[in-house]
Amino acid sequence: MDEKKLTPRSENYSEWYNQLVQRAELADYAPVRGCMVVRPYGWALWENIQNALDTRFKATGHVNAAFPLFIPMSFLEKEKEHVEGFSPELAVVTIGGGSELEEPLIVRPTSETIIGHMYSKWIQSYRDLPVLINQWGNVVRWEMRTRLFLRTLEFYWQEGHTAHATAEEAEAETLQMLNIYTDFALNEAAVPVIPGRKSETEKFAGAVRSYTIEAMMGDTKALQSGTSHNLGQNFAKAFDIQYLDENNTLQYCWTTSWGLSTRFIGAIIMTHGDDQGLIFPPRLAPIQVVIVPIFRNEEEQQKVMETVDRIKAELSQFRVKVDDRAEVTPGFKYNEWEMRGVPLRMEIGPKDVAKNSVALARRDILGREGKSFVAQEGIAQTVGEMLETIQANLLAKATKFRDEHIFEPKNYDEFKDIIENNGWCYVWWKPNSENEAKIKEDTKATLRCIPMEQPGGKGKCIFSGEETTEKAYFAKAY
RNA sequence: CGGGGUGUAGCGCAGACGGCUAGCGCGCCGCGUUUGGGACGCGGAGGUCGGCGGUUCAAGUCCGCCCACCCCGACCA
Repeated sequence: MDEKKLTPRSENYSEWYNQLVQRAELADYAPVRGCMVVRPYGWALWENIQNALDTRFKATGHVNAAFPLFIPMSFLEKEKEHVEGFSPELAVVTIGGGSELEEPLIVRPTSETIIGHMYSKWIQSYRDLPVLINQWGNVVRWEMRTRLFLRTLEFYWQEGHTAHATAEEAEAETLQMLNIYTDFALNEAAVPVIPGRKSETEKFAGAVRSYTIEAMMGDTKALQSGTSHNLGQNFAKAFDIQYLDENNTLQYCWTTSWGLSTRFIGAIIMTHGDDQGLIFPPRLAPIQVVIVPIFRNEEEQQKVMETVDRIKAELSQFRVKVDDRAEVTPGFKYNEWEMRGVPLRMEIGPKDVAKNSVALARRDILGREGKSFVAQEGIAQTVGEMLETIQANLLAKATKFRDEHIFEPKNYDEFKDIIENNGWCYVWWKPNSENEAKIKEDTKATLRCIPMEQPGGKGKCIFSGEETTEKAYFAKAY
């Protein structure tokens, strides 16, 4: 990677993405095909994501725990759809400690089964319910084609698993978590997402209903960015998760599961990034403000650094980095930190020392337009306001971009045309798995979701022409 | 797993017709000059040419086998 400039997005979007992830030092390829190393800068972003989510989970009564990585093979086989969905992509351990295992172990692709097994032991009475547990961990799915963050053999995520006394409660929990994901995406990541329900073909293996937040990437492809499943009594029956109700009658629990993974980092990259590099939303950015000191000689250096230190101390509420490297020029630093997505850059040089000012450059607006010279006095407030402005602007920009690429075709020909030319279709849809398959075959587009927000009324299905009451989004997806 | 491609310094590449000490750019290290949008000079370090085998006086270079990775298809948070 010797060229200074990234491959422009318009030239080759996936090349842009691959270069950026590596150059920004978010992640690197591991020696095993399809595996990645999350580097400190990428992990710092993930930690901020974890924080934002974990706070929301705790606020809604969830607790964290840790379940094992290995799951007996037989567990998976207890739920028919589940095993069918996951068996093609399992990593299986057959040897341990040098000898063949009596029963193969799978490396968890998700933990419904082993958690279900434990819940059946822990839950006896309605008084034990609900159980609201989340775990932060890693899982393995042996995917064919991999991309850093978007699809790797091993990835990091959180998976919540809850058990409830009634179907209504389970559904309420499923929707509550969908709302939490939506809130997180909008208000922390500035990623406008469309919450909705998955179709029968797209739902989680073993779920009764799956919900999703769908985001539009910079190339207009859709990315499923978080999911919440109502598992009904499927896993409760498979794993005997039963409780005695108030009337001393044995009942099966109603369970849910919900997850959001390091894939979301991909969503952030591809929602906000531009040809210059990453743009991180201020609330999640590992570094919110980078300070670049500028000086020509030791005397200037001393004065400038005094100011830099003082300003840095005043900004203690923010994540601030002072780039005091002597071996590269300020111009180099500007480019580098822009590439790495730092939302706000502060330049402090001799002129600023003299005028009690600093220069601020917004990452979301490049060039002179995004640059301003502000007083050192009240800098914390100025910076705080600017970060909020940037946060809001990123969401507004991404929302505008998304809305400009959603269309409402009047017929199937128009539909195909829109998909062909990179857009999403918002259409009346009569649920039908065969028709969904045909559309996928024709256009490569899939039903992304049936949005929670519906216009009401009736219309004719874009494919079958039948009368229907719901609209859906179709798009090509990652 | 089917089709296509690539393996030469940390990264990107050249060398391919067998022939001397395997080059170039970027990066890296040292010294000096620089520093408000990707600095420059001088000096350096760094390679079992993906692996194994064969042909030959001689193999990055020719032949065979193997391995890895990338791209395109069938699966997916």
